[in-house]
Amino acid sequence: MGFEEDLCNTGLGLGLGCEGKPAETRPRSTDHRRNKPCLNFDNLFLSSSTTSMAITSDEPSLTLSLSDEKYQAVKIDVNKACDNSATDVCRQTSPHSGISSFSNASVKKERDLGNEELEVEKVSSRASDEDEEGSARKKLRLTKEQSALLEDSFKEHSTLNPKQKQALAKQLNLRPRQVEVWFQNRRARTKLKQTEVDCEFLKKCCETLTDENRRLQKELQELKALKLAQPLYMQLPAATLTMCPSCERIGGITSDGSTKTSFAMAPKPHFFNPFTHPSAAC
DNA sequence: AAAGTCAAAGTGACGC
DNA sequence: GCGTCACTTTGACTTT
Repeated sequence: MGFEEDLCNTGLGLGLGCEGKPAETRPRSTDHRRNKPCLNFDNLFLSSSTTSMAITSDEPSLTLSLSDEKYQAVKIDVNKACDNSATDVCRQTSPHSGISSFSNASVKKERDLGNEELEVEKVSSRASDEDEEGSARKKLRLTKEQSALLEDSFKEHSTLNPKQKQALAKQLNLRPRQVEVWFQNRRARTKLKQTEVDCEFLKKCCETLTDENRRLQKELQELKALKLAQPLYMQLPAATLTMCPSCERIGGITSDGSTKTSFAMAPKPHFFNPFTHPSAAC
């Protein structure tokens, strides 16, 4: 049984929201733009307090609610200038100021060996070389150092302003477009990863709610069975019952609006109308 | 060698 | 027009 089937069969509804993201980090919702669902569990809470069961209805109901708090994304300071530490890394790892490369057979060896000197020596072609453009599409494989520096930069800000892009490209000896593409793909990977995490979380929520639903169904059945075994006056909702203090009879209003009463301890219920009963207290 | 995975890069749509 | 996005293609590399 699939996840969606589970969801349907439990009679549970899970609500997903994607509104509330701050404009600073997400100027526009592309998910909305593309009419795609957006998972957002930042405000999702599951607790016993969010579940409820109405025993007067035929089916128990469960509610998985979202908090009112707005989505709180990590603010990214895109205007922050490229840091010096990144420059240092670049200096350390790129003495020849040209460490970018188009992938070739040597790259794997370089990675396996972990020999940076060798890497620098072997990597001859430059990503910024104009002669590479126009030819058949060749795939650039970033070096470990380039990737590390890009990662560091990404940790600081997941988007770059043109100045930062330019500076980073210069540090890495890449074209700004390559830096841009790297950040673009990196953001996509981050989002994908988060979606996977969200999906797992949602599955766990579903499992929890399925268990809860099962438990409540069982409880409802037990209550129904108990209800059938009770005297009539006990079947009435407690709020509608009144007891006559003088004659110790219990009266109530049934669901159809009629009134009934009986002796509280009587083996056989004796009905009376509490509104027309001779006792004034009734 | 084929299949699978990863990541760089291309493309088109969209909002500002 | 530019920047960003989702989606896609494609080449490099790894696993089976």
